[in-house]
Amino acid sequence: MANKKLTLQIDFRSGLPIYTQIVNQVQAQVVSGNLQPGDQLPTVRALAEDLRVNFNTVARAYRLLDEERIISTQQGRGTYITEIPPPKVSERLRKEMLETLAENYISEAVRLEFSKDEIKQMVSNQLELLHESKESNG
Amino acid sequence: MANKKLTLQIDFRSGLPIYTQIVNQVQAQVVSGNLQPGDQLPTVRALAEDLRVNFNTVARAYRLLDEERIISTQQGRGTYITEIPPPKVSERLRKEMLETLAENYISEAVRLEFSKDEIKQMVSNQLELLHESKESNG
DNA sequence: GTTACAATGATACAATTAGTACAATAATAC
DNA sequence: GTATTATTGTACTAATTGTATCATTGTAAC
Repeated sequence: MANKKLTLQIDFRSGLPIYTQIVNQVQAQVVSGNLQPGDQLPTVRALAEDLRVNFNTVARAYRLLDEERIISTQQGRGTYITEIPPPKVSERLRKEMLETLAENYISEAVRLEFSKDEIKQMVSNQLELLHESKESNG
Repeated sequence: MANKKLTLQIDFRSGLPIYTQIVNQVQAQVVSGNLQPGDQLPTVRALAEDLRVNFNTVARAYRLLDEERIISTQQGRGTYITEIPPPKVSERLRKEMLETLAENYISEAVRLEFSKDEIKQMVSNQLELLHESKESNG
């Protein structure tokens, strides 16, 4: 089931901003497993109407959750819980995963007869196109 | 055989628009040789029904592929892989494929919270492990 | 009271997908 | 050979979704 009701309880008198309450409760439901990867969240307008708030407030909450990689918002499509936020795998396993990913990338690229330089260059280029991603890991 | 099944895998929750996924996958199958010049693609309506999307979404993908001269859409007749893709076309296709491959590698690596440097470094490392690959190409 | 800031709301916009009508070609009937 | 019908892609528009920008409101500091 990729679409569920998502009942949130907003307390307008709690002092906490509405968007914070939305963020917190979505986070909580992801942690609890009530919301699972792939699940679609209500549209900003639908949830806004449901909560009797402006849809921009929901949009703000969604933007924050998106920045945390908890959800993926897609203009014109909808909003979804992201696939499995990186669990705490061992450092060794993480490295192995990256290794495998790189191998796959390279083998495909080599099959297309790209040179080593081109293969490296394209990764650099595409990395530059990212906004401000984590320069540090951990 | 000028007509084959063309199985595409659409992920409705990936950040990529459906039409982009169609474009990428058709490109990939042309590059891999799975789709060959003269092969007929499914009609926009047939593929749409197959993928459970609106046929205009498929039409949009076909239009983009047509603009790239990868396929030839002919009103009232059907859609075909272009005969003898001109060198320029296949060259750009190759480049786009590499781009897509790099994007995929990077997005996965970022999800694992690797830094830009680590992502680049791993590619360099793995490339060094290759024997002698083509340092030059056209 | 004024100012500064954060939270929320209003409005306009952009991206994606869907709906409807149409035009070109092919297949069929006569 | 021509008319009719079916099939195929095209064009235009609408609907749905998130985004961006600015205005309004409320609260706190001065």
